[in-house]
Amino acid sequence: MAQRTAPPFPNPGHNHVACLAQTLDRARTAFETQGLRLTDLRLRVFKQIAASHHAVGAYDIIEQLSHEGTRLAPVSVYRAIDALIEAGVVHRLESKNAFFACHANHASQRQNVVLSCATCGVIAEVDGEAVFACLDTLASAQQFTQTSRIVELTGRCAHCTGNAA
Amino acid sequence: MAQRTAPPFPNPGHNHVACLAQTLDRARTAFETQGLRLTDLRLRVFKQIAASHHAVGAYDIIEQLSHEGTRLAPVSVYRAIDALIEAGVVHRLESKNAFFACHANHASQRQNVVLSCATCGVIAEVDGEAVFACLDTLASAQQFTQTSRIVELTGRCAHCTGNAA
DNA sequence: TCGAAATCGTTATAATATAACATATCGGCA
DNA sequence: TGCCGATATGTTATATTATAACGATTTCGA
Repeated sequence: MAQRTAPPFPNPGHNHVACLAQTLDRARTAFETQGLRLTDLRLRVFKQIAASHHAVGAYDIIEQLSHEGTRLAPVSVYRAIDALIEAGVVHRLESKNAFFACHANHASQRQNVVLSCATCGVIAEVDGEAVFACLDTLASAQQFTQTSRIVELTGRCAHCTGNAA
Repeated sequence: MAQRTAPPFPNPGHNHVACLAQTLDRARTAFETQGLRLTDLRLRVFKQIAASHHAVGAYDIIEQLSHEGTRLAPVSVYRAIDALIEAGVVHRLESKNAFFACHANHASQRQNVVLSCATCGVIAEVDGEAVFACLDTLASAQQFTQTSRIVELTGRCAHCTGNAA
């Protein structure tokens, strides 16, 4: 049967074990199809980032992984994060200098807007086709050639305002 | 006579002395109309930020101001920057952890998209009404209540690609 | 002119990120 | 198989960005 697409903001009671397993699978696939190496270190770092739907700091990851035995040097973690970002399975939350796992399907991936709930800390990505089309128009009007864009909203998610459907 | 609005990306040969004077005037007005105090420290910091159309780091400001005699503590500069941001005359460039002067007219101010040229370093702000309307639609579709937004494009400006009109 | 609020100074430290160079591992290929 | 170049990781040091805590000073209205 076809798998249902998870909502951008995960239901508070969602099955995160299954969700995480799928996220790991997508990451493995992403590395494989791009001919990149998902090494043990990168996998361990990714698991920490994907463990929640929050954005986590590099030093939080070091702290968490130290509970598994070895305390990594910051540079090791940053290098792993760089590789994960390169592969597209992790994104950087600029407004918080932190990192979050991409829970979107990389195959059908479009450009996403990042929504960050200040109350529960959950990060969601939603398709931003219309927004990015507007930005393209705006940039061409200035004859500006884009190389990267950041579109992040901070606020309160539906679950936190009690508006959950 | 009515003053001509400066283009988002200033012409390389523009009269920056006059441009800066206008920017300072707008800052003074912004502080005054909001009942805030544009103190000597804040003014000195603002002058450094507004000295170029680039985004400058807090420690660059400390360095520049140290040439005028006193070496300020980081916290002093950060507090001044906070006040300038609060007054709306300075914005933060999230993608570079740096700060730039707002060259838009605060009175008629709408929400702006930030364009950052990776080649010449110039920061421009352009009206982003359409973009922000899209974002409003996107956010309501998720029942997401926005409190702040970041929309930053990085790339190459027309002057740097040789496309200048 | 008194007093509360705002501003600024001083010191210390937290939090985030990278440079430089050595060692180890992987994977193709002679 | 064993070498080699490329990639990845370890190690040490340091750069960069930002804030905490507390006291002194200034401002401005009552």
